[in-house]
Amino acid sequence: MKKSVYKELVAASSRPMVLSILTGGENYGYEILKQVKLLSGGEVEWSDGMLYPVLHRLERDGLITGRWQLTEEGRRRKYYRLTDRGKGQLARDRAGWRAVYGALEASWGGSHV
Amino acid sequence: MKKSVYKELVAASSRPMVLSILTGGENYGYEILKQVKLLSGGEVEWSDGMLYPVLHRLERDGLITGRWQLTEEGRRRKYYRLTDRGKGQLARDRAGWRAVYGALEASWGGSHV
DNA sequence: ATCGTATACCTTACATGACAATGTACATGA
DNA sequence: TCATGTACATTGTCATGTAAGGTATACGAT
Repeated sequence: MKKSVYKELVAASSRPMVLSILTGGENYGYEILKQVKLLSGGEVEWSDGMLYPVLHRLERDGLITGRWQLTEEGRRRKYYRLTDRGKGQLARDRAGWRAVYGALEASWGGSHV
Repeated sequence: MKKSVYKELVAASSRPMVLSILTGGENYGYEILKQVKLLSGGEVEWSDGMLYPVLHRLERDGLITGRWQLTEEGRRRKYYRLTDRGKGQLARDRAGWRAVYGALEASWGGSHV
């Protein structure tokens, strides 16, 4: 994990990030880790010890559902997909992020300093 | 506190928001609460029970310094100002926020959906 | 054959931090 | 006198990342 991204920021972004990645279709944990790194241009790297509990929570809360799948090579993967509840939560999370990021930008000088 | 802003988002934004507000000059807790509400167009409201511990932590970590002041009406206020350490932390926090928000925007469709 | 690396999942002990509730105290106006 | 606003503070509870560790398979290199 890059030091620039402190843990509170990880906590705030994990749910919308995972839900948002899953709008692109079914996906599994290890691949989601790589997606996050890719989407951030390498600036954000999550640990797997943080992601798996997130996925379990999201599934427990009915925002995603998972199914086990065996690859041809014999690896087991748990594929997750977004539920309708998850879509609703993502919309609310985005609204929250926009509100807070907007306030932050306003506070640090308005014109994208 | 508006429900749209979940607590992880508050935790992630409190430090940069306070530090950033203090770049505008000395300020005190109760007024900072109002500034946050103002900067967010009323969408973000912090509880005072959350802000005061934040201010204490920032002072403990040397990012801000406080001094007590009595107003003419007899009220006591604790005015805080940013330290050089605080300015450095603010710059790092902004970098982290940009990285994460950029990744989020990329994940939810690229073109500011 | 064995070793390192990548893939792929999972759990636990620990520290941190928001939240809700509660408290103190003074000023002002109804 | 009573409610509201100002202004600061603390406590118990719960959620969550981190660091560290664990299990297991596949594959290429030595």
